[in-house]
Amino acid sequence: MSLASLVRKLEQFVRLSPVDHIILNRASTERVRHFAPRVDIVREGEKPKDVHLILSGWAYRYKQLEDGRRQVVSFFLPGDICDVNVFILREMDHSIGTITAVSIADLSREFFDKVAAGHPRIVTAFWWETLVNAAIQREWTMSLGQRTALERIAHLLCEIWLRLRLAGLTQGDSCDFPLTQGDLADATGLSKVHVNRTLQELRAEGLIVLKGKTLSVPNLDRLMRAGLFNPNYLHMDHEGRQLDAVGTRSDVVAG
Amino acid sequence: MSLASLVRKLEQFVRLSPVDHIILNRASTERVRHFAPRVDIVREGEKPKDVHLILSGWAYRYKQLEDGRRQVVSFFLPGDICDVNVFILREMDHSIGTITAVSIADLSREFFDKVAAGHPRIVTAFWWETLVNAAIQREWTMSLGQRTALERIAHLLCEIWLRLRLAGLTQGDSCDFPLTQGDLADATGLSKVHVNRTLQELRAEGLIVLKGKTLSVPNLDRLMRAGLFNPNYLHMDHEGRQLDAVGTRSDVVAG
DNA sequence: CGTTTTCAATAACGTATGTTACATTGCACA
DNA sequence: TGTGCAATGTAACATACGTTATTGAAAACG
Repeated sequence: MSLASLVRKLEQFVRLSPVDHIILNRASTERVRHFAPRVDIVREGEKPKDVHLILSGWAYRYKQLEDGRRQVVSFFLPGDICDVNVFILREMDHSIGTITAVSIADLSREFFDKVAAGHPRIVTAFWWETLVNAAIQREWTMSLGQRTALERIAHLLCEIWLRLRLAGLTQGDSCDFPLTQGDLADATGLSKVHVNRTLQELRAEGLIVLKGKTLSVPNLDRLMRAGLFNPNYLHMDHEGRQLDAVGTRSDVVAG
Repeated sequence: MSLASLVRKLEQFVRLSPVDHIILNRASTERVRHFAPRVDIVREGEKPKDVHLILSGWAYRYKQLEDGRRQVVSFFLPGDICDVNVFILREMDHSIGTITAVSIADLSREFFDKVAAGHPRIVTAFWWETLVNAAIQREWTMSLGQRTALERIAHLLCEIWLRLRLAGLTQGDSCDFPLTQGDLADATGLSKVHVNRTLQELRAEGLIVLKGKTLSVPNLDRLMRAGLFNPNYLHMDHEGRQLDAVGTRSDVVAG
């Protein structure tokens, strides 16, 4: 319902001017659409005319093979932008679907042209968003290729946790967690049964508390170690700006 | 040794002006460096000051876990650009190493600023490169998460084949192929032994001929079907511009 | 031009994870 | 406030792929 998460996230990285705030605010209230849970926002093969900003709710990007095998290739959390500059490509090579109810703002090509022309900090911030998303995709490649089931799930939970925290969406050591075990399976390349087994294991070791749609992480450092998680790929600091606004640097690296 | 592959690739997508050619030509001859096979160009944790353009040779991007597990997350072929706009991030979250001997041109921040200011076609072309690389990374996520060993390897070979062809680096139905089975293992998340088994299988079915450092693909369509390969993610066409310059569209999709 | 190292090939055996099936819980909605 | 359907949990069994080990064939090298 708001762009607070986007602004909070971007401001970890660049300081936006009052005018920048106004620009973002206007763009994110002009054309807003609402979606129910578990529906598609965009489908493979379509040619979207706008970039989408997630104002609230969770969504994912997924691909599917002809025989139905399905892979979630990324998650969108509030404040995330779907593909800056899809304007250039002819058509979508994947689909985007909602997990929860979702509100999105459509950002037009004209908006980006205007930003490019006169708002360099926003440009930099959007570049940061784009590059971090690319880094996340590489890290998923690493996870799927090399990490064990337990490491994969622990790693994914750490990633989601830190991204939520950056967006200001954690409360103490817990957060909303609307993903089903089936979603986790599609994202980690594991079967639902094995995801279940592995979550039990994480629970048994006291690394997570996952019940209903709430996740608690009593000791982030331990979960990170279990997932061989190195937060460097999230690039949460920049040119001296540390993570102090959301927690100390050691808080991120060591728990 | 030349930027022919880059220009050929970009021109599939946008028509560059004579001045654009001059700009690219100057940038790619000013600061050239040469590397031996199997050495690192950039290491995780470093802060490179330039973007690298591969003029000749093959390289890869890889990540490594503390215990040595290693994942190749992408390949660089001649004409590829490593991370447009690394300027923004604080430090590398992965390493880049050579496979063969490699020549690279270092592209400075000033070069990109100049391009951004006065050469919109090059900007568009670089955006295309960036977006296609992101799409490739997503497709790798799909492969590692959902495809079987045989599908994974077949898919990877199709991808490399098409990328080489776009860069003008295939001869008839064969091409240079300097990857070892160990490289393929690191890229596909399989063991070397299983890569070997799987290559035998592909050979036995007549899908590939792989000997020495040369790969032949007698029937691309059959290999694509074996890898459940859909070329849409490479976005090789744009606004009416088809692949006719390198082969017919049906040649890519179905033959 | 022999020597060393890397790469490819093959076999025997082990295991992490998948599959199928069904029971249980929980939540949406009538 | 049941009632139905989705989500979670559990067990028994199957398998694709990993591991270790060894051999032969190319390259690299001094």
